[in-house]
Amino acid sequence: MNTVIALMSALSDPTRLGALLLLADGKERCVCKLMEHLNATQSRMSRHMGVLKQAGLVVDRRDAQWVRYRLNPALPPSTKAIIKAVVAAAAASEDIEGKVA
Amino acid sequence: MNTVIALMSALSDPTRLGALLLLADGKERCVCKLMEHLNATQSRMSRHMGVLKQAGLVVDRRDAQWVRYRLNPALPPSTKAIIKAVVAAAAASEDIEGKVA
DNA sequence: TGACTATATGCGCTTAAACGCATAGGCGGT
DNA sequence: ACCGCCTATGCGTTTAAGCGCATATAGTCA
Repeated sequence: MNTVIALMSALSDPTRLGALLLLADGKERCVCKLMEHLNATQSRMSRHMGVLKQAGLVVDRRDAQWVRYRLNPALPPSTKAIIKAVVAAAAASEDIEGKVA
Repeated sequence: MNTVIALMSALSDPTRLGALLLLADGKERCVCKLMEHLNATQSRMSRHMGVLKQAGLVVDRRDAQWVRYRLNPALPPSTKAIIKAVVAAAAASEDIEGKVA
């Protein structure tokens, strides 16, 4: 349960959920790209990605001056299932359209 | 997305998630029963159920001196899907066993 | 080396959540 | 009417989250 709580907490922030939606396609994105799309300041974005990383949801990779984040490919099936459902629900919600586009 | 955020927030508390797991079978339970199972004080349990109700996840019904809560039967499919995944993941997690049993 | 870009982090502030305690209110039984 | 059980809620306190600002760190290129 602790794991689930941690997961729910990680996803209960608009910036973090937005980042997850962006990364849901499996591709990687640098912090600056995420900032742009999510309309976040640098420190805010960095910290939120740190939270997602800490929660094990994403992994990062240094690439020259950039740090590229992507969904953790090694997530347990139960976590994947939750994320899939959440992404589907959020994507269907109109609020996110402007930010994803 | 706001809806999803609200849902994630509602589920990111051990007492609330525990209550949801208990109610996942569709049956109703009074606050005192929930208190027992989840090891919560009265005011804490009542307030948490209030949060779940506010989030639209549960509905309540007065029955004599008791207030019986049950899962909201009218949840949108996307929300149901999330809950189902969450319940499955949490039930599989060993931490909850002692509390559910 | 120095300038520039990208990212992380220390610090202080503000706000919201959660809690316990006490109390109010609804309901049934005597 | 009174008492006892169940639930909700006002209040004050504590704790944690999120933020911006400034600064540190890492890498690139000239």
